[in-house]
Amino acid sequence: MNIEAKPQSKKQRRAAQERLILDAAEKVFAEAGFGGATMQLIADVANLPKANLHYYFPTKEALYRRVVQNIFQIWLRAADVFDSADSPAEGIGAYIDTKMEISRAHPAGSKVWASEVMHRAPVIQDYLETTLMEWTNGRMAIIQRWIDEGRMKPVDPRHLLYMLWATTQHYADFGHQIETLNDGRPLNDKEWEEAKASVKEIILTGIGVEG
Amino acid sequence: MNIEAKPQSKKQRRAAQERLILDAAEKVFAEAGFGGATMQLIADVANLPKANLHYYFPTKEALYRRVVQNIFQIWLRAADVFDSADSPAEGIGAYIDTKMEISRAHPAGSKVWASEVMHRAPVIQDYLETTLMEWTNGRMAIIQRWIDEGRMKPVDPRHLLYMLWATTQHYADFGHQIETLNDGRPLNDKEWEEAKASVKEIILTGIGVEG
DNA sequence: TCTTATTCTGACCATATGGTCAGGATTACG
DNA sequence: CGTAATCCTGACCATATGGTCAGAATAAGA
Repeated sequence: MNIEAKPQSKKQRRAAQERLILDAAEKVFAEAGFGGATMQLIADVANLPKANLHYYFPTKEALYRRVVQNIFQIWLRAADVFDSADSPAEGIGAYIDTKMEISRAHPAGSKVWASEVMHRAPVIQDYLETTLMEWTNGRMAIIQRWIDEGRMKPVDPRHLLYMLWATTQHYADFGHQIETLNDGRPLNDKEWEEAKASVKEIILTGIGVEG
Repeated sequence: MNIEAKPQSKKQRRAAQERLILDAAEKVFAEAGFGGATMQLIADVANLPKANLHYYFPTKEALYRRVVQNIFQIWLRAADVFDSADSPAEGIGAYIDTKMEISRAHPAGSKVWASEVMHRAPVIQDYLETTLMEWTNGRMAIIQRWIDEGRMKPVDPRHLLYMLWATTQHYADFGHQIETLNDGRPLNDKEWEEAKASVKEIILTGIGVEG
Protein backbone atom coordinates (compact mmCIF):
# COMPACT_ATOMS: atom_id res chain seq x y z
CA MET A 1 0.00 0.00 0.00
CA ASN A 2 2.34 2.64 -1.18
CA ILE A 3 0.59 5.90 -0.57
CA GLU A 4 3.09 7.72 -2.74
CA ALA A 5 3.39 5.45 -5.77
CA LYS A 6 5.69 6.96 -8.35
CA PRO A 7 3.65 6.71 -11.54
CA GLN A 8 0.13 6.76 -10.16
CA SER A 9 -2.12 5.44 -7.49
CA LYS A 10 -5.86 5.31 -8.05
CA LYS A 11 -6.45 8.54 -6.24
CA GLN A 12 -3.52 10.26 -7.83
CA ARG A 13 -4.69 9.40 -11.30
CA ARG A 14 -8.16 10.68 -10.52
CA ALA A 15 -6.73 13.88 -9.10
CA ALA A 16 -4.48 14.32 -12.12
CA GLN A 17 -7.35 13.85 -14.56
CA GLU A 18 -9.51 16.28 -12.65
CA ARG A 19 -6.69 18.80 -12.64
CA LEU A 20 -6.23 18.34 -16.39
CA ILE A 21 -9.91 18.98 -17.00
CA LEU A 22 -10.07 21.89 -14.56
CA ASP A 23 -7.13 23.62 -16.23
CA ALA A 24 -8.70 23.24 -19.65
CA ALA A 25 -12.04 24.39 -18.34
CA GLU A 26 -10.52 27.47 -16.71
CA LYS A 27 -8.99 28.51 -20.02
CA VAL A 28 -12.15 27.93 -22.00
CA PHE A 29 -14.48 29.54 -19.48
CA ALA A 30 -12.16 32.56 -19.33
CA GLU A 31 -12.04 32.95 -23.09
CA ALA A 32 -15.67 32.26 -23.93
CA GLY A 33 -17.62 32.87 -20.74
CA PHE A 34 -19.86 30.27 -19.18
CA GLY A 35 -22.49 30.47 -21.88
CA GLY A 36 -20.03 30.53 -24.74
CA ALA A 37 -17.93 27.66 -23.45
CA THR A 38 -18.85 24.21 -24.71
CA MET A 39 -18.07 20.89 -23.15
CA GLN A 40 -16.77 19.75 -26.53
CA LEU A 41 -14.23 22.57 -26.64
CA ILE A 42 -13.08 21.90 -23.09
CA ALA A 43 -12.73 18.26 -24.02
CA ASP A 44 -10.65 19.17 -27.06
CA VAL A 45 -8.35 21.42 -25.02
CA ALA A 46 -7.96 18.68 -22.41
CA ASN A 47 -7.48 16.19 -25.23
CA LEU A 48 -10.16 13.88 -23.90
CA PRO A 49 -13.44 12.60 -25.31
CA LYS A 50 -16.37 14.70 -24.19
CA ALA A 51 -18.08 11.79 -22.46
CA ASN A 52 -15.04 11.47 -20.24
CA LEU A 53 -15.58 14.94 -18.80
CA HIS A 54 -19.00 13.81 -17.68
CA TYR A 55 -17.44 10.87 -15.92
CA TYR A 56 -15.51 13.23 -13.65
CA PHE A 57 -17.94 16.14 -13.55
CA PRO A 58 -21.62 15.36 -13.89
CA THR A 59 -22.66 18.68 -15.45
CA LYS A 60 -21.18 21.79 -16.99
CA GLU A 61 -22.32 23.74 -13.93
CA ALA A 62 -20.53 21.38 -11.58
CA LEU A 63 -17.32 21.76 -13.55
CA TYR A 64 -17.68 25.53 -13.60
CA ARG A 65 -18.36 25.61 -9.89
CA ARG A 66 -15.12 23.79 -9.18
CA VAL A 67 -13.19 26.20 -11.39
CA VAL A 68 -14.58 29.20 -9.56
CA GLN A 69 -13.95 27.61 -6.18
CA ASN A 70 -10.32 26.95 -7.10
CA ILE A 71 -9.83 30.60 -7.96
CA PHE A 72 -11.50 31.74 -4.81
CA GLN A 73 -9.02 29.70 -2.78
CA ILE A 74 -6.11 31.41 -4.53
CA TRP A 75 -7.54 34.84 -3.78
CA LEU A 76 -7.99 33.95 -0.14
CA ARG A 77 -4.50 32.57 0.31
CA ALA A 78 -3.12 35.76 -1.23
CA ALA A 79 -4.67 37.69 1.59
CA ASP A 80 -2.42 36.26 4.25
CA VAL A 81 0.42 38.69 3.59
CA PHE A 82 -1.92 41.44 4.68
CA ASP A 83 -2.16 40.16 8.21
CA SER A 84 1.38 39.24 9.05
CA ALA A 85 2.54 42.79 8.34
CA ASP A 86 2.93 45.29 11.11
CA SER A 87 3.05 48.45 9.07
CA PRO A 88 0.63 49.76 6.46
CA ALA A 89 3.37 50.23 3.89
CA GLU A 90 4.55 46.69 4.34
CA GLY A 91 1.14 45.04 4.50
CA ILE A 92 -0.51 46.87 1.65
CA GLY A 93 2.66 46.87 -0.42
CA ALA A 94 3.00 43.11 -0.05
CA TYR A 95 -0.67 42.66 -0.83
CA ILE A 96 -0.31 44.63 -4.05
CA ASP A 97 2.75 42.60 -5.00
CA THR A 98 0.97 39.33 -4.37
CA LYS A 99 -2.20 40.30 -6.18
CA MET A 100 -0.19 41.54 -9.15
CA GLU A 101 1.72 38.28 -9.29
CA ILE A 102 -1.52 36.32 -9.23
CA SER A 103 -2.84 38.49 -12.06
CA ARG A 104 0.21 37.51 -14.06
CA ALA A 105 0.20 33.83 -13.13
CA HIS A 106 -3.54 33.19 -13.22
CA PRO A 107 -5.13 35.59 -15.68
CA ALA A 108 -7.71 33.04 -16.74
CA GLY A 109 -8.78 32.47 -13.18
CA SER A 110 -9.17 36.16 -12.57
CA LYS A 111 -11.30 36.50 -15.69
CA VAL A 112 -13.59 33.66 -14.68
CA TRP A 113 -14.02 35.29 -11.31
CA ALA A 114 -14.76 38.66 -12.86
CA SER A 115 -17.24 37.11 -15.22
CA GLU A 116 -18.98 35.28 -12.40
CA VAL A 117 -19.33 38.46 -10.34
CA MET A 118 -20.44 40.50 -13.35
CA HIS A 119 -23.24 38.01 -13.90
CA ARG A 120 -24.42 38.54 -10.33
CA ALA A 121 -22.51 35.59 -8.91
CA PRO A 122 -25.08 32.87 -9.64
CA VAL A 123 -22.70 30.18 -8.43
CA ILE A 124 -20.72 31.69 -5.55
CA GLN A 125 -23.08 34.23 -4.06
CA ASP A 126 -22.90 32.43 -0.73
CA TYR A 127 -19.12 32.89 -0.66
CA LEU A 128 -19.52 36.60 -1.23
CA GLU A 129 -21.96 36.84 1.63
CA THR A 130 -19.95 34.83 4.10
CA THR A 131 -16.25 34.35 3.46
CA LEU A 132 -15.59 37.49 1.43
CA MET A 133 -17.71 39.61 3.75
CA GLU A 134 -15.79 38.39 6.79
CA TRP A 135 -12.45 38.83 5.12
CA THR A 136 -13.34 42.34 4.05
CA ASN A 137 -14.54 43.35 7.50
CA GLY A 138 -11.38 41.96 9.03
CA ARG A 139 -9.10 43.87 6.69
CA MET A 140 -11.12 47.04 7.10
CA ALA A 141 -10.60 46.75 10.83
CA ILE A 142 -6.86 46.41 10.38
CA ILE A 143 -6.73 49.46 8.14
CA GLN A 144 -8.91 51.42 10.54
CA ARG A 145 -6.55 50.54 13.36
CA TRP A 146 -3.59 51.82 11.35
CA ILE A 147 -5.51 55.01 10.76
CA ASP A 148 -6.45 55.39 14.42
CA GLU A 149 -2.80 54.94 15.33
CA GLY A 150 -1.93 57.74 12.95
CA ARG A 151 0.21 55.51 10.80
CA MET A 152 -1.55 56.36 7.54
CA LYS A 153 -3.84 58.96 6.07
CA PRO A 154 -7.48 58.63 7.15
CA VAL A 155 -9.04 57.21 4.00
CA ASP A 156 -12.15 55.07 3.78
CA PRO A 157 -10.83 51.53 4.30
CA ARG A 158 -13.59 50.01 2.19
CA HIS A 159 -12.84 52.07 -0.87
CA LEU A 160 -9.13 51.56 -0.41
CA LEU A 161 -9.73 47.82 -0.59
CA TYR A 162 -11.86 48.21 -3.70
CA MET A 163 -9.10 50.23 -5.30
CA LEU A 164 -6.56 47.54 -4.49
CA TRP A 165 -8.75 44.85 -6.02
CA ALA A 166 -9.66 46.90 -9.06
CA THR A 167 -6.16 48.01 -9.87
CA THR A 168 -4.41 44.70 -9.45
CA GLN A 169 -7.05 42.58 -11.15
CA HIS A 170 -7.22 45.02 -14.03
CA TYR A 171 -3.87 43.71 -15.26
CA ALA A 172 -5.42 40.25 -15.64
CA ASP A 173 -8.99 41.03 -16.66
CA PHE A 174 -8.03 43.74 -19.16
CA GLY A 175 -4.74 42.11 -20.08
CA HIS A 176 -5.72 41.98 -23.70
CA GLN A 177 -6.33 45.72 -23.82
CA ILE A 178 -3.05 46.38 -22.04
CA GLU A 179 -1.29 44.08 -24.46
CA THR A 180 -2.84 45.86 -27.44
CA LEU A 181 -1.74 49.24 -26.07
CA ASN A 182 1.72 47.74 -25.55
CA ASP A 183 2.05 47.34 -29.33
CA GLY A 184 0.54 43.88 -29.23
CA ARG A 185 3.18 42.40 -26.95
CA PRO A 186 2.47 41.06 -23.45
CA LEU A 187 4.25 42.92 -20.69
CA ASN A 188 7.76 41.59 -20.22
CA ASP A 189 9.44 41.16 -16.84
CA LYS A 190 10.68 44.73 -16.73
CA GLU A 191 7.33 46.21 -17.76
CA TRP A 192 5.59 44.09 -15.20
CA GLU A 193 7.91 45.38 -12.50
CA GLU A 194 7.18 48.92 -13.62
CA ALA A 195 3.48 48.24 -13.35
CA LYS A 196 3.85 46.89 -9.84
CA ALA A 197 6.05 49.82 -8.83
CA SER A 198 3.65 52.37 -10.30
CA VAL A 199 0.64 50.90 -8.56
CA LYS A 200 2.44 50.74 -5.25
CA GLU A 201 3.89 54.20 -5.57
CA ILE A 202 0.61 55.95 -6.29
CA ILE A 203 -1.44 54.07 -3.73
CA LEU A 204 1.12 54.10 -0.93
CA THR A 205 1.73 57.78 -1.52
CA GLY A 206 -2.01 58.28 -1.71
CA ILE A 207 -2.49 56.89 1.77
CA GLY A 208 0.46 58.77 3.12
CA VAL A 209 2.92 56.02 3.92
CA GLU A 210 5.49 56.76 1.22
CA GLY A 211 6.95 59.60 -0.79
CA MET B 1 -43.04 66.97 -44.88
CA ASN B 2 -42.84 67.66 -41.21
CA ILE B 3 -39.38 66.54 -40.21
CA GLU B 4 -40.32 66.66 -36.55
CA ALA B 5 -43.73 64.95 -36.50
CA LYS B 6 -45.01 64.65 -32.99
CA PRO B 7 -45.95 60.98 -32.77
CA GLN B 8 -43.56 59.48 -35.28
CA SER B 9 -42.08 59.83 -38.69
CA LYS B 10 -40.83 56.76 -40.52
CA LYS B 11 -37.24 57.33 -39.53
CA GLN B 12 -38.12 58.23 -35.98
CA ARG B 13 -40.10 55.07 -35.51
CA ARG B 14 -37.25 53.00 -36.85
CA ALA B 15 -34.78 54.76 -34.58
CA ALA B 16 -37.06 54.28 -31.60
CA GLN B 17 -37.46 50.57 -32.27
CA GLU B 18 -33.73 50.14 -32.68
CA ARG B 19 -33.14 51.99 -29.43
CA LEU B 20 -35.67 49.76 -27.68
CA ILE B 21 -33.93 46.65 -28.93
CA LEU B 22 -30.45 47.99 -28.18
CA ASP B 23 -31.39 48.82 -24.60
CA ALA B 24 -32.83 45.37 -24.04
CA ALA B 25 -29.81 43.79 -25.69
CA GLU B 26 -27.39 45.76 -23.53
CA LYS B 27 -29.09 44.50 -20.40
CA VAL B 28 -29.20 40.90 -21.52
CA PHE B 29 -25.65 40.84 -22.89
CA ALA B 30 -24.41 42.38 -19.65
CA GLU B 31 -26.20 39.84 -17.48
CA ALA B 32 -25.58 36.71 -19.51
CA GLY B 33 -22.56 37.44 -21.67
CA PHE B 34 -22.61 37.10 -25.43
CA GLY B 35 -22.78 33.33 -25.40
CA GLY B 36 -25.34 33.13 -22.64
CA ALA B 37 -27.64 35.76 -24.11
CA THR B 38 -30.41 34.50 -26.37
CA MET B 39 -32.31 36.40 -29.00
CA GLN B 40 -35.49 35.09 -27.46
CA LEU B 41 -34.64 36.62 -24.08
CA ILE B 42 -33.71 39.94 -25.65
CA ALA B 43 -37.00 39.85 -27.52
CA ASP B 44 -38.89 39.17 -24.31
CA VAL B 45 -37.17 42.06 -22.52
CA ALA B 46 -37.92 44.36 -25.46
CA ASN B 47 -41.44 42.94 -25.54
CA LEU B 48 -41.22 42.10 -29.22
CA PRO B 49 -41.45 38.86 -31.16
CA LYS B 50 -38.05 37.37 -31.87
CA ALA B 51 -38.48 37.56 -35.61
CA ASN B 52 -38.85 41.30 -35.29
CA LEU B 53 -35.34 41.64 -33.90
CA HIS B 54 -34.06 40.03 -37.06
CA TYR B 55 -35.93 42.59 -39.09
CA TYR B 56 -33.85 45.37 -37.54
CA PHE B 57 -30.64 43.48 -36.88
CA PRO B 58 -29.75 40.65 -39.24
CA THR B 59 -27.75 38.57 -36.74
CA LYS B 60 -26.98 38.33 -33.06
CA GLU B 61 -23.43 39.47 -33.81
CA ALA B 62 -24.64 42.56 -35.63
CA LEU B 63 -26.83 43.49 -32.66
CA TYR B 64 -23.98 42.90 -30.23
CA ARG B 65 -21.63 44.97 -32.34
CA ARG B 66 -23.97 47.92 -32.20
CA VAL B 67 -24.27 47.60 -28.42
CA VAL B 68 -20.50 47.65 -28.00
CA GLN B 69 -20.09 50.55 -30.38
CA ASN B 70 -22.65 52.57 -28.42
CA ILE B 71 -20.71 52.04 -25.24
CA PHE B 72 -17.45 52.95 -26.85
CA GLN B 73 -18.92 56.28 -27.90
CA ILE B 74 -19.91 57.02 -24.31
CA TRP B 75 -16.42 56.23 -23.08
CA LEU B 76 -14.89 58.50 -25.67
CA ARG B 77 -17.16 61.44 -24.96
CA ALA B 78 -16.31 61.10 -21.27
CA ALA B 79 -12.73 61.79 -22.12
CA ASP B 80 -13.29 65.36 -23.17
CA VAL B 81 -13.14 66.75 -19.65
CA PHE B 82 -9.56 65.59 -19.53
CA ASP B 83 -8.44 67.97 -22.23
CA SER B 84 -10.20 71.16 -21.34
CA ALA B 85 -8.55 71.21 -17.93
CA ASP B 86 -5.42 73.21 -17.35
CA SER B 87 -4.30 71.63 -14.11
CA PRO B 88 -3.69 67.97 -13.25
CA ALA B 89 -5.95 68.14 -10.21
CA GLU B 90 -8.77 69.58 -12.23
CA GLY B 91 -8.37 67.35 -15.31
CA ILE B 92 -7.87 64.07 -13.54
CA GLY B 93 -10.38 64.91 -10.85
CA ALA B 94 -13.04 65.71 -13.44
CA TYR B 95 -12.17 62.57 -15.37
CA ILE B 96 -12.66 60.46 -12.26
CA ASP B 97 -15.97 62.17 -11.54
CA THR B 98 -17.19 61.59 -15.06
CA LYS B 99 -16.08 57.99 -15.25
CA MET B 100 -17.68 57.27 -11.87
CA GLU B 101 -20.93 58.81 -13.03
CA ILE B 102 -20.89 56.68 -16.15
CA SER B 103 -20.29 53.62 -14.00
CA ARG B 104 -23.40 54.48 -12.08
CA ALA B 105 -25.55 55.44 -15.06
CA HIS B 106 -24.42 52.73 -17.49
CA PRO B 107 -23.32 49.70 -15.49
CA ALA B 108 -24.62 47.32 -18.15
CA GLY B 109 -22.63 49.05 -20.84
CA SER B 110 -19.48 48.90 -18.78
CA LYS B 111 -19.98 45.18 -18.21
CA VAL B 112 -20.49 44.46 -21.89
CA TRP B 113 -17.30 46.35 -22.64
CA ALA B 114 -15.39 44.48 -19.94
CA SER B 115 -16.69 41.19 -21.22
CA GLU B 116 -15.72 42.04 -24.77
CA VAL B 117 -12.17 42.94 -23.77
CA MET B 118 -11.84 39.91 -21.50
CA HIS B 119 -12.69 37.70 -24.46
CA ARG B 120 -9.88 39.28 -26.46
CA ALA B 121 -12.08 41.88 -28.15
CA PRO B 122 -13.29 39.74 -31.06
CA VAL B 123 -15.61 42.50 -32.22
CA ILE B 124 -13.84 45.78 -31.49
CA GLN B 125 -10.16 44.92 -31.73
CA ASP B 126 -9.73 47.50 -34.47
CA TYR B 127 -11.04 50.22 -32.16
CA LEU B 128 -8.50 49.24 -29.54
CA GLU B 129 -5.70 49.45 -32.06
CA THR B 130 -6.70 52.77 -33.55
CA THR B 131 -9.01 55.04 -31.57
CA LEU B 132 -8.13 53.84 -28.09
CA MET B 133 -4.43 53.74 -28.87
CA GLU B 134 -4.49 57.33 -30.13
CA TRP B 135 -6.56 58.54 -27.22
CA THR B 136 -4.22 56.86 -24.77
CA ASN B 137 -1.11 58.30 -26.37
CA GLY B 138 -2.66 61.75 -26.36
CA ARG B 139 -3.55 61.63 -22.69
CA MET B 140 -0.16 60.17 -21.78
CA ALA B 141 1.42 63.17 -23.50
CA ILE B 142 -0.71 65.56 -21.48
CA ILE B 143 0.22 63.86 -18.23
CA GLN B 144 3.88 63.80 -19.21
CA ARG B 145 3.74 67.52 -19.89
CA TRP B 146 2.27 68.16 -16.45
CA ILE B 147 5.09 66.10 -15.00
CA ASP B 148 7.74 67.93 -16.99
CA GLU B 149 6.32 71.20 -15.78
CA GLY B 150 6.65 69.96 -12.22
CA ARG B 151 2.94 70.21 -11.57
CA MET B 152 2.57 66.62 -10.38
CA LYS B 153 4.67 63.75 -9.12
CA PRO B 154 6.59 61.90 -11.83
CA VAL B 155 4.57 58.72 -12.14
CA ASP B 156 4.27 56.50 -15.19
CA PRO B 157 1.43 58.10 -17.20
CA ARG B 158 0.40 54.78 -18.72
CA HIS B 159 -0.11 53.03 -15.41
CA LEU B 160 -1.84 56.05 -13.98
CA LEU B 161 -4.37 55.82 -16.80
CA TYR B 162 -4.83 52.10 -16.20
CA MET B 163 -5.44 52.82 -12.54
CA LEU B 164 -8.06 55.42 -13.41
CA TRP B 165 -9.87 53.02 -15.72
CA ALA B 166 -9.63 50.10 -13.34
CA THR B 167 -10.80 51.95 -10.28
CA THR B 168 -13.73 53.77 -11.82
CA GLN B 169 -15.02 50.88 -13.90
CA HIS B 170 -14.74 48.55 -10.92
CA TYR B 171 -17.81 50.22 -9.43
CA ALA B 172 -19.83 49.14 -12.46
CA ASP B 173 -18.26 45.81 -13.36
CA PHE B 174 -18.08 44.56 -9.77
CA GLY B 175 -21.17 46.40 -8.68
CA HIS B 176 -22.82 43.21 -7.56
CA GLN B 177 -19.92 42.38 -5.24
CA ILE B 178 -19.92 45.91 -3.88
CA GLU B 179 -23.65 45.70 -3.34
CA THR B 180 -23.31 42.39 -1.53
CA LEU B 181 -20.62 43.84 0.74
CA ASN B 182 -22.92 46.80 1.35
CA ASP B 183 -25.38 44.47 3.06
CA GLY B 184 -27.16 43.74 -0.20
CA ARG B 185 -28.15 47.33 -0.88
CA PRO B 186 -26.93 49.35 -3.86
CA LEU B 187 -24.87 52.38 -2.95
CA ASN B 188 -27.12 55.33 -2.20
CA ASP B 189 -26.33 58.89 -3.21
CA LYS B 190 -24.25 59.57 -0.14
CA GLU B 191 -22.28 56.35 -0.43
CA TRP B 192 -21.66 57.04 -4.07
CA GLU B 193 -20.26 60.46 -3.21
CA GLU B 194 -18.02 58.87 -0.62
CA ALA B 195 -16.75 56.46 -3.23
CA LYS B 196 -15.97 59.26 -5.65
CA ALA B 197 -14.29 61.30 -2.92
CA SER B 198 -12.21 58.34 -1.74
CA VAL B 199 -10.99 57.50 -5.22
CA LYS B 200 -10.11 61.10 -5.96
CA GLU B 201 -8.43 61.64 -2.64
CA ILE B 202 -6.14 58.64 -2.85
CA ILE B 203 -5.19 59.09 -6.47
CA LEU B 204 -4.79 62.86 -6.44
CA THR B 205 -2.72 62.60 -3.27
CA GLY B 206 -0.83 59.74 -4.85
CA ILE B 207 0.26 61.92 -7.75
CA GLY B 208 1.04 64.83 -5.49
CA VAL B 209 -1.59 67.35 -6.46
CA GLU B 210 -3.65 67.26 -3.28
CA GLY B 211 -3.34 66.72 0.45
C1' DT C 1 -60.38 54.39 -52.30
C1' DC C 2 -56.61 51.82 -54.50
C1' DT C 3 -51.72 50.76 -54.70
C1' DT C 4 -47.32 50.37 -53.02
C1' DA C 5 -43.76 50.19 -49.50
C1' DT C 6 -42.76 49.12 -45.03
C1' DT C 7 -43.26 46.75 -40.77
C1' DC C 8 -44.44 42.86 -38.28
C1' DT C 9 -45.07 37.85 -36.91
C1' DG C 10 -46.23 32.71 -36.31
C1' DA C 11 -44.53 28.69 -37.92
C1' DC C 12 -40.78 26.37 -39.34
C1' DC C 13 -35.83 24.43 -40.06
C1' DA C 14 -30.99 23.00 -39.61
C1' DT C 15 -27.65 22.76 -36.35
C1' DA C 16 -25.23 22.60 -32.02
C1' DT C 17 -25.22 21.45 -27.37
C1' DG C 18 -25.57 19.20 -22.76
C1' DG C 19 -26.18 15.05 -21.31
C1' DT C 20 -26.95 9.62 -21.43
C1' DC C 21 -25.83 4.90 -21.88
C1' DA C 22 -24.35 0.34 -23.05
C1' DG C 23 -20.56 -1.83 -23.33
C1' DG C 24 -15.45 -2.10 -24.08
C1' DA C 25 -10.72 -1.41 -22.01
C1' DT C 26 -7.83 -1.24 -18.11
C1' DT C 27 -6.38 -1.82 -13.50
C1' DA C 28 -6.37 -3.78 -8.69
C1' DC C 29 -6.03 -7.58 -6.16
C1' DG C 30 -7.02 -12.25 -4.25
C1' DC D 1 -4.99 -16.27 -13.69
C1' DG D 2 -9.82 -14.71 -12.59
C1' DT D 3 -12.93 -11.36 -11.45
C1' DA D 4 -14.58 -7.26 -9.71
C1' DA D 5 -14.11 -2.44 -9.71
C1' DT D 6 -12.93 1.46 -12.05
C1' DC D 7 -12.15 4.07 -16.07
C1' DC D 8 -13.08 5.26 -20.72
C1' DT D 9 -15.69 6.15 -25.15
C1' DG D 10 -18.54 6.07 -29.61
C1' DA D 11 -23.04 6.52 -30.67
C1' DC D 12 -27.13 8.44 -29.58
C1' DC D 13 -31.09 11.65 -27.90
C1' DA D 14 -33.94 15.59 -26.50
C1' DT D 15 -33.82 20.23 -26.46
C1' DA D 16 -32.69 24.97 -27.38
C1' DT D 17 -31.02 28.27 -30.43
C1' DG D 18 -30.01 31.38 -34.39
C1' DG D 19 -31.98 32.26 -38.29
C1' DT D 20 -35.61 32.03 -42.39
C1' DC D 21 -39.78 32.96 -44.83
C1' DA D 22 -44.35 33.50 -46.59
C1' DG D 23 -47.69 36.21 -45.83
C1' DA D 24 -50.57 39.28 -42.71
C1' DA D 25 -51.05 43.98 -40.89
C1' DT D 26 -50.23 48.69 -41.22
C1' DA D 27 -48.92 53.07 -43.00
C1' DA D 28 -47.99 56.29 -47.05
C1' DG D 29 -49.21 58.37 -50.92
C1' DA D 30 -51.95 59.28 -55.19
